[in-house]
Amino acid sequence: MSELRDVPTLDDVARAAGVSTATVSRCLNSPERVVEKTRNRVMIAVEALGYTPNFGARVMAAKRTFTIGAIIPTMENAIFARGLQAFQEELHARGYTLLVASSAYQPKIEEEQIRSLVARGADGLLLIGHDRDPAMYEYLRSRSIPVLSAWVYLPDSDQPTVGFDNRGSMRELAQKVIDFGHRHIALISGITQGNDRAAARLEGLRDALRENGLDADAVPVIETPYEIESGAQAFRTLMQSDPRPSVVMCGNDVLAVGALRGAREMGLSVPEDVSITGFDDIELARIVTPQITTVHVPHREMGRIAAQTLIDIVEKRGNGASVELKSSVQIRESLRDLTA
Amino acid sequence: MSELRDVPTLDDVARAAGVSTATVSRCLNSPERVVEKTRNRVMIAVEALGYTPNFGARVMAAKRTFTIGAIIPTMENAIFARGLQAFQEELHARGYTLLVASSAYQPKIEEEQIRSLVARGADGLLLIGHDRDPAMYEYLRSRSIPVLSAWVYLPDSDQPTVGFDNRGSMRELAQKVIDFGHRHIALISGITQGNDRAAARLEGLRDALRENGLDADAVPVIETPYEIESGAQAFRTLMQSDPRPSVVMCGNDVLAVGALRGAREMGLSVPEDVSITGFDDIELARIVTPQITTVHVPHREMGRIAAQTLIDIVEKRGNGASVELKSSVQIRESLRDLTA
DNA sequence: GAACGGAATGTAAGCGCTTACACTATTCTC
DNA sequence: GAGAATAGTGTAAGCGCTTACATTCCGTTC
Repeated sequence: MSELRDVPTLDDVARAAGVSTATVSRCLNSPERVVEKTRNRVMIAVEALGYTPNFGARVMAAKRTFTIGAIIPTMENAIFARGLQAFQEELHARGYTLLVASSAYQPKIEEEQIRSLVARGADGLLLIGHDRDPAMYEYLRSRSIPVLSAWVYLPDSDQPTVGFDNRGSMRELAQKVIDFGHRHIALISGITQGNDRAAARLEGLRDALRENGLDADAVPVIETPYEIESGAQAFRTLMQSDPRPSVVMCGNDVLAVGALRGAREMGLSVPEDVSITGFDDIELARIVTPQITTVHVPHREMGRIAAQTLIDIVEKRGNGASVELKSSVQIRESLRDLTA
Repeated sequence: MSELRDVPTLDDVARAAGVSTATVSRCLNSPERVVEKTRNRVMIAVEALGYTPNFGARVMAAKRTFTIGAIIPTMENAIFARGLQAFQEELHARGYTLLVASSAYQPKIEEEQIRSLVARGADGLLLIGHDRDPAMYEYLRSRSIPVLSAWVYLPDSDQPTVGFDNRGSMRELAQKVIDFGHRHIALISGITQGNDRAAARLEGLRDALRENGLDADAVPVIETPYEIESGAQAFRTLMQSDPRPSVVMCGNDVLAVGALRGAREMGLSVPEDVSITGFDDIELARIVTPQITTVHVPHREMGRIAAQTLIDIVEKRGNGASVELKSSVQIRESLRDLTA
């Protein structure tokens, strides 16, 4: 067992190497500015002492952290996992570190987390969706911290976004559903309050209905948290509707899996008795039986591009233009073609 | 659009409130030491200026960050998600912030992440498993940073652990499998190199075999990354074994789901043609058809207790004793009882 | 009402680093 | 080979906060 030595500082290294602290600092941050002989001597001292720069001190002196913060609504399910993983990989490749926090879909907590990440000196922030208190954007602007909204694409926003057209994608999926002969459609939506993605998907469905001369207001909709169990429960309720829906569309795959479970519990088979659709195309969608018809979202690509775009802005290289990614409808077993 | 004001500092607040910086600092950190009238004045100034303490500066001055770092092998699947979520909730309740990093199951990256979290001033660290370079533990000890290893229970370790008996749990599950009449057992294991949980589970299977007079070395074992696709592939390979296994046990549920997919692709039905077992009891295990027989791990409890234990150590309140949680075998549809 | 003591607040010294600027050694120019 | 340009290194001033210690204030006590 070792004694408790003091944590070595830049000063210690400088003394050990017989140079000034400035030189040590330069060796670490811009090695090309130090002649090789000196640099070697310093590096040996760094090794020998097991020196690691104190992050707080470095931040204070340099005003840069090479840290990007991300706040996601939840870590519990896989919706954001893949995109975030890609985000972090790209960040890492570019020499940045990721700080993750989760907000449990609660704006208050999200604000807290934003402040905390800002206080920690995040050079930039990744947020999910774009619908939040303008005061928050104002706060970030006043501190000149770039923000990128992902999982949405809003070309008209003054903030950059990297994502896809939630509304259009859902419209497209609903069109397919209608093409397949379904007329009694029900929707299990996520909570739309404070969640622009959920709200846009709901609107997308309405768009499609209207375009096909169907009554958009007659559609039974239940809003419920993104959890399997609540999806199952909503499904049971919706199946009581009159007329009974021939398809239950869901705001995301987690809800769809819940609906699937609900169906099984009610002794209904999918898609023979009722069709189910999801959204996101997370791994889950292809794991369950039947496989779920859904909208594929290029999560990894979104994460990667979000990282690139954000870093470009942070380093004042990019123009911060929004990027639109293409989603695509994935027809799978859970949707029955009634016209066939 | 706002001009770019300077970010307010403690000094600004002090000036605005007509007090010294020390008083402002006290208002923020130990309000009871400031008389109410003064405190109110200060708080109003804080609000008015939208002041947020600079984290780096605070760390440097106070040597405490109220930050706990956690490094998990992966964020991509749900293995750690639930436990981590509970960990973070408990941390938050106790006034700590969580910093998460992921290592992609690579020791080198994990070391990098550890150093980065230490440099960021983490007051304590949560690591998964206990099998790592002793130099790393030495490094942390020299900086007196408490570490807690979770997902394992090692009463003899000099470091605290919070987890369960991976080996014993697998032994227990294997015993059930044997009790059900299975004699031709195969295993899809995670990569055991540098992963003590995976290694312990493998040993647990061997224990059970030996205890039942079966040849532990004859068991076909494939080690593969924790991914669905690699599970499916390993399954296909294992089913070529002679004699053909009546059950394929898997190192975790992700692999089991992969095996299930492999079976489906081969046109085999589970459990009629072959049984499959998993480990962890993540949500996935009950979502797929058939539901997977697995070992239930109390993830949320583990996360919560890990947080409590770690904070107790950080605050020098606890003795840092290891905590063992009970896992339990969950018999579900994917395991066939051959004796029935 | 002087002397005392405890509570409230102020003063100022760092915490470990980066970097502008100053300085010295080296190389180049003619 | 003198002078200028350049490269390499050192000096020291902060960055924004906490906290030990000093000071002031105010209510008690005798």
